Amino acid sequence: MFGLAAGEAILRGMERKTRQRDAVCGVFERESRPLSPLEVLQEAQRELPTLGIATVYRHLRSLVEEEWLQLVELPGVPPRYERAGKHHHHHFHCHGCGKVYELEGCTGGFASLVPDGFELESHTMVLHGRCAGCTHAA
Amino acid sequence: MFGLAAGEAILRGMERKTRQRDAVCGVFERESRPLSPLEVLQEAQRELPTLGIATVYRHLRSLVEEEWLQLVELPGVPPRYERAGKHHHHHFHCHGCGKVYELEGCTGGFASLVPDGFELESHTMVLHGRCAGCTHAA
DNA sequence: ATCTCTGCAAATGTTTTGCATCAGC
DNA sequence: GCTGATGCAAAACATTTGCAGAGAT
Repeated sequence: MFGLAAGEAILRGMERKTRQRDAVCGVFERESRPLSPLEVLQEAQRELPTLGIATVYRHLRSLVEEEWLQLVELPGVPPRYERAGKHHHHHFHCHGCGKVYELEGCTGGFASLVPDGFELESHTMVLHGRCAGCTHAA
Repeated sequence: MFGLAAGEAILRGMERKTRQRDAVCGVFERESRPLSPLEVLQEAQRELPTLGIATVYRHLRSLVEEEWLQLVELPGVPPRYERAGKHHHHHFHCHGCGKVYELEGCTGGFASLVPDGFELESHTMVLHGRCAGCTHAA
């Protein structure tokens, strides 16, 4: 058994410090909201206009592997990414502007909904509506 | 203003009774679980092997417009479809077999998580884990 | 006979990958 | 200078659409 332990990353990669990597990380350091790959590209291109979308995807994947970012999957929209290491929380998806916001807290009590024989491991909760900006604009 | 009222479908279509439409509807009448387009195709092809995926997509969309089906969007996986007209409920996603199950009931109490100025319109809740079949198999 | 529906293939949108070149170390 | 990272373009994957022909009414 010469292989890697279970869960150990095969492809680590992207460990070199480059302007592209700095640009991607910088976006997340300036913005607390979970961001889509396109949002990251557009924001990072303000600093580095030649940045390509493939590089953004590669860094997002790599930063998730390094546990510097966390993948945020939401129903029916492209995935978002946020800084890892936050407390348990959920998200609000505004269908006016499409932005996703972090919410604090959790109502809990989900175990009672699970049928016999099913094993509950985690849960996802997304609140949908209009954010403050879009409520006022409408 | 000769147009259609808000919400009225522009493209109704698919109102003709065909073997393809019967095959798609039949799958949902036999299966209570929310199904992905591919699950619908594979099940319907047992009855009608020449059925194409494009036709499945067209009927799924049309049946949602007719409010015979309801779209079920889940984080990070292709959308599912279930019979419309059910009571408010949520879903369980098994990461063993990938199947989605309907859950009864709702814990409620989400409004307290929403920041000031945000307008809450709906919520999505998905429980993740292993279904009875996958728990026993593992 | 008409007009819609179907299946195929091509188009679309998103994400991934191959590869020659560029740049960090 | 070596090796990994980048940008482009092509590939992959899921979904939608154009179109000619089949089928429902």
